[in-house]
Amino acid sequence: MTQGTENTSTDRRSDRTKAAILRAARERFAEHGYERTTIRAVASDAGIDPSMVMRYFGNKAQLFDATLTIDLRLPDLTDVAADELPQTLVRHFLARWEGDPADDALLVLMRSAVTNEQAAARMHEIFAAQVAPALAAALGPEAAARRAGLVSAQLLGLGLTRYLLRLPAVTTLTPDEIERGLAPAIQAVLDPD
Amino acid sequence: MTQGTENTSTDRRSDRTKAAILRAARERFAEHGYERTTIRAVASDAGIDPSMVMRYFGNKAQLFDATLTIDLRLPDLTDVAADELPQTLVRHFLARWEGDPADDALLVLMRSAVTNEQAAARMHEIFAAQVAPALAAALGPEAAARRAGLVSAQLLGLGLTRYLLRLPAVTTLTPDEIERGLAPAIQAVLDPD
DNA sequence: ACTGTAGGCCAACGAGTGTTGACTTTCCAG
DNA sequence: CTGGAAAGTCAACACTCGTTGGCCTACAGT
Repeated sequence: MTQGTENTSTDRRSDRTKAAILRAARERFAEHGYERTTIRAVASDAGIDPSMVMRYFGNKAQLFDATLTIDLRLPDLTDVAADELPQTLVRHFLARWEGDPADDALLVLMRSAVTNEQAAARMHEIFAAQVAPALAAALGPEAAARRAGLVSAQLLGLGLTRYLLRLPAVTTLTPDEIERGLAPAIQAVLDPD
Repeated sequence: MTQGTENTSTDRRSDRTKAAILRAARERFAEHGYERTTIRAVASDAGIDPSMVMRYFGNKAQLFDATLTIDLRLPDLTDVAADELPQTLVRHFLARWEGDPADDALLVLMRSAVTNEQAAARMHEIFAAQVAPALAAALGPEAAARRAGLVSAQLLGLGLTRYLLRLPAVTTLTPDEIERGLAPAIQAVLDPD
């Protein structure tokens, strides 16, 4: 399959179409979820034949898997003051989503994870590898373990209602209003009662 | 089609299989969402032929629609003290979900609404017809309009992470811990800052 | 100029889907 | 006892899907 010579800048041709397939797949999976996304549609978007998708990614599940490489880009929370932590979190996710929700990988994942085991498992991984440690840096490990779940529930709840379900009561709020409304709530979850 | 005589207690036979189909459909839609639920599987669960499903419900979309009749059974919040409101809400939804999440209609709807426009629209209706008025009774109309969205985001976030995504950080919490953790957060959203 | 190989296309397969119409069985009213 | 409607079965249609294998084309190395 891969020839012995490992060049950093050759294999030009295939790399470009491979990237085109990935880009198209991300968009489709984001908009319609796993089941309603067809290999034929992805190939058509990328301007190539469906069989090329199989050649480069094996099958649909592996293509989906290749799509799910997600970096939340959470800032280092070690030096963030306790009372600024909630607002930092809300602002971070809002900034991430307000840009172009349609192809944000985290929303892609949420959309598919509610019906697809593979996607749900990936969600668990991302949570354990990124969210939990980031909070542990700010709160200490044992407090983080107890609070991280509900914090995630609140942030994902915002993503769900505003960007996936698009509930009018949430979409009509401005980012500022959301930040002012949700930050105290997250503060309440973080505070020891 | 419907004969002139309108009996309240006859037409026995068909009513029972119609109910069996609905029950089976709810379970399937709840567990796998709209796309992955097949008419054949529903019919098999109900112990009848797939064509009967078509006879009684027309097509798959209409069967799905018939499944989505949801009553949140929210209590009357008019006489609930302001500081007991959050705990009342959290307790209500936890009680509803802890029983048998697998066939709770609201979770069915959430699971499908992230990829299905029809389901998302129904979610909007339910929200406008049930959640918003219930909160208006407790907070007054203009405060409710501003807060209802974020309250819904928090409650649906709980449902999403605990029952659909099953994030370990959330599923390992006891109902009591969730109530103690989340009620203050919802209080914070409701309070005018 | 020749050839091997990687990149790409085309046509088809097998399985599963929603849906339909004709046929059979059940059962109650006359 | 006997029609006839209601309830249910059966087999098939038309379609889409993921996936496969054979074929064509461009092009770099010799």
